[in-house]
Amino acid sequence: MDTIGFEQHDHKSCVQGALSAVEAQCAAHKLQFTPVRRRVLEILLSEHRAMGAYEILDVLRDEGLGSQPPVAYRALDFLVSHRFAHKVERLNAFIACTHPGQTHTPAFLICRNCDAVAEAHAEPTRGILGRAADEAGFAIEQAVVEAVGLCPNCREEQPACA
Amino acid sequence: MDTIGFEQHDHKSCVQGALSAVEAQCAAHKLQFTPVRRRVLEILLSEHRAMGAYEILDVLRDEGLGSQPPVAYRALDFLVSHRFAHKVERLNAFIACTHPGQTHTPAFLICRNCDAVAEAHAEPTRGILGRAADEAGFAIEQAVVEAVGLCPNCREEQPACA
DNA sequence: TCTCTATATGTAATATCATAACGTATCAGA
DNA sequence: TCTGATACGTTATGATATTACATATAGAGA
Repeated sequence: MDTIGFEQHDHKSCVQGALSAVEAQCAAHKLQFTPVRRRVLEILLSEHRAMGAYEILDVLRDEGLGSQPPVAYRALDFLVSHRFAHKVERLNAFIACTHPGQTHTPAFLICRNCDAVAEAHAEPTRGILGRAADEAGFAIEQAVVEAVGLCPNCREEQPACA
Repeated sequence: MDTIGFEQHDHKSCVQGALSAVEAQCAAHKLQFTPVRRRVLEILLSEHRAMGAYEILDVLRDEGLGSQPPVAYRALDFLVSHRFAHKVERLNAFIACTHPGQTHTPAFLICRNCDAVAEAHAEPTRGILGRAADEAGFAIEQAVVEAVGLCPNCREEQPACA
C-alpha cells in the first residue's frame, strides 16, 4: 500500500489490511468496534475518497443501520478521535486513515479537479511554522495541513493550463 | 505591527495601516473597494479575531448595510480571493490578513482555550510535504495550514495541564 | 450626456453540515 | 442480578453556505 495514494494499488488488500489494523488497535485498547463504526470505516475505506457525513448516512440508511445524522456523526467522531479516519476541513468531509495505528500528523493533497485525496505526513512542529510557534510561545498540539492542487492524473489531462 | 499576533500592539495604527494597504492594492488593481467590502474588512480588523459570517452579518444588519447571508459572504469572498482576509477552515470563520499585499501562504496558530488566532507564514512547497507532493507528482497551488494548541497567555494560566 | 455592459447589491428561498436533548438498549464488572 | 457506563434511535433545531433572480450602480465608449 502506498502512502501517497494517487497510484494504482491492490485495493482489496488495502481495505482488508486497514480493517485488520483497526480491529487490532481496538482490541488492544478495549475500544468497542461496533457494527455501525465498522461499517462506516468500511465505507470510507472502500470508496477511498473523502465523503460527506450525509453521503455516508445515505449508505447506512439503505442498509438499515441508522437514518439520522447523529448516527453517522457519532461513528465518525469515534473514528476521527482514535485516528482511524480524518476530517478534511477544506471539504467538510471524512476519509479513512491510510496508516492507522501510527501516530502522525496527516497532511492531505486534494485534487481540485477530481477531488481525489492523498494522505501524506507533515511535521508541523518542525520547519518554518514550528520556529514561528516557538518564538511566539505557542504550543502546537494538533495541526491541519491541506494542500489543494492538481493530482498527477489530472495534470496530464490539463497540461500547463494557462 | 507584529506578525505573530498574541502580543500587545498599537491596535488603532494596525487597523489603519491594513486599511491603507488594502486601499492602495485596490486602487492599483482597479478593484472596487465598496462600502460593504470596506466595512467587513474594518470589522474583521477591529475585532482582530476569527469571526463567523453570520456574526459579521449581525453587525452589518445593525448598521443597515445588508441583512441577508449573501451580502456577508460576497464581501468575504472578495476579501478572501484577493488575500485581504483568510478563511480559518477549522473554525468556519474569517480573519483579516495581517500583511495584505505580500504574497504568502498563511498559517494559523489557533488557541483552543481563548480562540485567539495568530497568522504566521508557511512554505508548504518546501519541507517534508513538498517532497511528498513532488514524489507523487502533485502540483500544490494553495495550502491551508492550521495549528491548534495553547497560546502563550493561556499557557501561563493553565501551566502544564496533566 | 447618453447608453451599454459588467459588476455589485438586495432578497427570498433553500441546501448543506452539525449538534442538543432525551429516551432506550446493551454489555462489562461488582 | 444489579448497576453504571457506553452506545444507539429519534426528534428537533442550530449553524453554515449557496442558488436564483431582480435591481442598482459604476465606468467605458459613442
